[in-house]
Amino acid sequence: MRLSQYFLPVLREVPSEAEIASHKLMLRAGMIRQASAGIYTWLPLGFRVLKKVEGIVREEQDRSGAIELLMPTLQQAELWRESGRYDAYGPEMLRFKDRHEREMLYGPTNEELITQVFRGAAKSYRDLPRILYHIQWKFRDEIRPRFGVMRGREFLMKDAYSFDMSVEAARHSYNRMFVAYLRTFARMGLKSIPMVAETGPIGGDLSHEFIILADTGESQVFCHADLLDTPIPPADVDFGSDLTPHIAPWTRHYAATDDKHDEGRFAAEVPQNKRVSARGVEIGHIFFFGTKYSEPMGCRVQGPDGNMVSVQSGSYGIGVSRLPAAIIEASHDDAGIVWPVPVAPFEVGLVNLKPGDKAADRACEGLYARLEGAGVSVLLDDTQERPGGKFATMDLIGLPFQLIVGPKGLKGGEVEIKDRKSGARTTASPEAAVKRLVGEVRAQRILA
RNA sequence: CGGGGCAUAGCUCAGCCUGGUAGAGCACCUGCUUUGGGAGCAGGGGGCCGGGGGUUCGAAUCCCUCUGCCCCGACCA
Repeated sequence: MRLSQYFLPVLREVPSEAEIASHKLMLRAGMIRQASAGIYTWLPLGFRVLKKVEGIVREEQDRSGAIELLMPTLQQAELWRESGRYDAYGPEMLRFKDRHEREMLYGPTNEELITQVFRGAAKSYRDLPRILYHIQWKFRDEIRPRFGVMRGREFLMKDAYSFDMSVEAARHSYNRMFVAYLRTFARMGLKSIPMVAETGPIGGDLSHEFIILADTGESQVFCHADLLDTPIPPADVDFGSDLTPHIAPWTRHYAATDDKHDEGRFAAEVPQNKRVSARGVEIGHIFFFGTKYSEPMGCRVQGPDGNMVSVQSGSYGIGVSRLPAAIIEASHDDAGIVWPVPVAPFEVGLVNLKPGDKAADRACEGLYARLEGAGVSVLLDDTQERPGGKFATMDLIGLPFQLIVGPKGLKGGEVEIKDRKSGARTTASPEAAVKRLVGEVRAQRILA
């Protein structure tokens, strides 16, 4: 992509509406614009990141054996009356009527809808187990949206729903999502920690919130420091096998959010020098709820013994549109964003310091073609802005690598590579630079 | 929903108290100069001062009202 033909409205100053780093940076880097309170337009640069994040979520869901479908954003009230949630859900559910005066709602979640779909299609124990998921926009009319897309009213969410014959089988489905989540977040460069969460009326230990540590997190969290360096399950993990060996290392140490925190246990189970007390952002939540919806909504299948049984279910959410902000919270500096390669909107920022200069133009066109040819995504700054401004913009939008080309360097047959994260700058011949960048980008695309 | 605040150019803000007909910096356009970490000079474009009503000879400014947005709290993927 050529910057001269792109749509990247960067801001030099911080809009007064923004409070936290990720919100400020997303506005400044031309990733988002607010449409109304808690509702955002994703500008081209932000949209590319959102797509990357969504892609990783999808890959790991698929890898775990979950099956993608797509449910609508609009639902009818009637369905929610079946589960009893239409009246139970508060004013954060957006309700309205269509032209026929039918009561409708913009879905805040999809348990009812998926249960309706599943009960109409699954009749036998042979149709189980299944995990179905979709990635769709949701709306929750939060009293007070804030922090940009971190806590918007409209948000993109991956939600999966599992269907099993027994609680034991459901536990395995739960574990599949547990492992998928660990991999998903690690691939984005995030250190997520599963923390014990409220299980509601079901009880047991089948609910975890996946938290990343960030100073601007909305809740206080407590955990064992070793969890931060626990190994991620490998890409070739067999999801059909017993997954507890992959999960045990993550559940053996203390980890809880403030509402579940037990100071006494924390002190007893975690050595003083291993106690982590920090702010955290919730990026995922997995939850087993048994027959909460299948029972009232009549989602039953016939077992091998001929008896009808209500299916055992769980739901598993990931706040997709919140993740770009969460990643920025975890990865930025004073100059701007520092994208991990797997979610970077472009992998290389190619800076032509002097467009119009024949040598610089020719060199940039060649480098651009060769990098793109090697499958590396490039944003070529071919604008007339001055060098200082170009550097500042590149640092702000946070592309992992900058390839800087100017007449001076070219006289000596050199271009410069800057690593955005370390700030390290090295020179190389154009040929060597391409080779190194292609190698680095490919190596860093896979973080887990 | 309670409490507080804000609304003037694309962004950050001044002007309002004490009414007199629109400002600055950055951004943008033109020219010259400049060109390796947000340059300089000169010229220029852009705002029914959030909407409506009122007071007044006259309202960005005073009064009433509506709307939107932000912050603190309770709530929250």
